[in-house]
Amino acid sequence: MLTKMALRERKKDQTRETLIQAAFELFRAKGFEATTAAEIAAASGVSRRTFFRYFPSKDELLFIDNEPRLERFREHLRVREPGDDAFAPVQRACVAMADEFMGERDKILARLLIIEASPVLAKQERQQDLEWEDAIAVTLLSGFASPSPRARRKARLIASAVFGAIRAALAEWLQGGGEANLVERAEEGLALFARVLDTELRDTDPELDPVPDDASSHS
Amino acid sequence: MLTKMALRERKKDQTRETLIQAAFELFRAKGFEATTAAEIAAASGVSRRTFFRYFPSKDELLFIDNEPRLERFREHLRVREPGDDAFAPVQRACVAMADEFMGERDKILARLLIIEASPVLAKQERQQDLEWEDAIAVTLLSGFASPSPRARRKARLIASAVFGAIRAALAEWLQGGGEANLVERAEEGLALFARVLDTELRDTDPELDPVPDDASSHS
DNA sequence: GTGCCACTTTACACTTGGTGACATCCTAGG
DNA sequence: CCTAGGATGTCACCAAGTGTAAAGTGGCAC
Repeated sequence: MLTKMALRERKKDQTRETLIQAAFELFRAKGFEATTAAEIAAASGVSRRTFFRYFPSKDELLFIDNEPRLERFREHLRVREPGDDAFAPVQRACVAMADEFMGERDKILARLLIIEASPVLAKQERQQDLEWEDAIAVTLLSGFASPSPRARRKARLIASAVFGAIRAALAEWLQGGGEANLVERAEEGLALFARVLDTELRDTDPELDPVPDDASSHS
Repeated sequence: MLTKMALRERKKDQTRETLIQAAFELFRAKGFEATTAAEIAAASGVSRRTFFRYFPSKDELLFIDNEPRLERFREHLRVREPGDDAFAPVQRACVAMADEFMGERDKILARLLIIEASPVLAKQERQQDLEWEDAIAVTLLSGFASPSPRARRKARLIASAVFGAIRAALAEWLQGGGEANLVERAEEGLALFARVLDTELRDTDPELDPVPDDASSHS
């Protein structure tokens, strides 16, 4: 009953999966631009129109995972533990995502290779990056009712730097074919920055020391 | 003779300028996506094909200035003065560009407004940003024959942070309709970071203290 | 099983960005 | 004035999307 009831759903999932598989295979073989939506559809035994009903655009196929992943990142960022400074959740969230990346290594790498090979896609990727960065900035500013422009700038700067570190780690990982330990790389980069943050940005300026009344045993 | 010789050139420049004008006007009035290449061409009294001979794509119209501007930025970055630390050229270059932006305020703002209003274009912009960031990273690493991965990461982190500061300043400037002093904003953000760089990243770790034998009177 | 409803898929036409090929026009220069 | 070569226009074409109406198919009541 329950299994039968989902026949329609299962078929849709199947089609979706077939389309993704076919697309990735074709992208890998011929490149992204050289592969037409019609080809992907044909390879999946479906009409071109149906392809576009499953994915709003050819590009979106590559970035469809990104939304839920970003949401997961945001969840990690929201977790607060006793004794946390402003930066700790950021650090944990990044490491958690690095871990996730390593778990899906092959899929992630295949995706990244296709994206890096196409200028159009690289642009999309940058835009996504910005959203991740924003999530970090928002976290750093959480606890302020209405942060000052200065605090905002500072948060942006930190978020940007953090993401720079992440990007560097990711680039290295990609270059090494995913052999390196991404978590270690990320931790290294973040540690480098955490020290800076601790020494300068936070202590000498209370603007970015949030959650003063929310955390359990702060100071 | 010489003036006549340029007749062709002048005509081309004229057409080019007309196309840009018409395009900006239409983008402002109807938005970027809603404006077709054919409309721009018609409004400029040329054929659609000619439009695409002047600009490789509709997008490119908005970003055509970016290449020379980036090149100018790189030039600024290359300037070294006695007593400079690694960060000084970056600081000068950013301020110089902020100054340039303020000089062309209206053009820049119009462009930014159109870009911000269109998701597709925002992506392009991000990609451009990355190139600027790379330029900064390259500057920070200049003087190393073959920088260590660690130094590379650090340079990337700094470059990313710097650009984060720049982006924050720019966003504020845009939000205020270009009223604020962009140079001051940039200087403020960079100063914030320069202090950090000086205190932590550079002094405690010689990896990012470049040009040891190239500069004139370095220590 | 039959029939009906809702949802999916298809076929087809249309718009737009972008490109190649070729004819036409115009100016630089003799 | 005449002509070679660059600029422009015309036309045909491809691929990404999108709207729409018709055909197909699962879900379900009888």
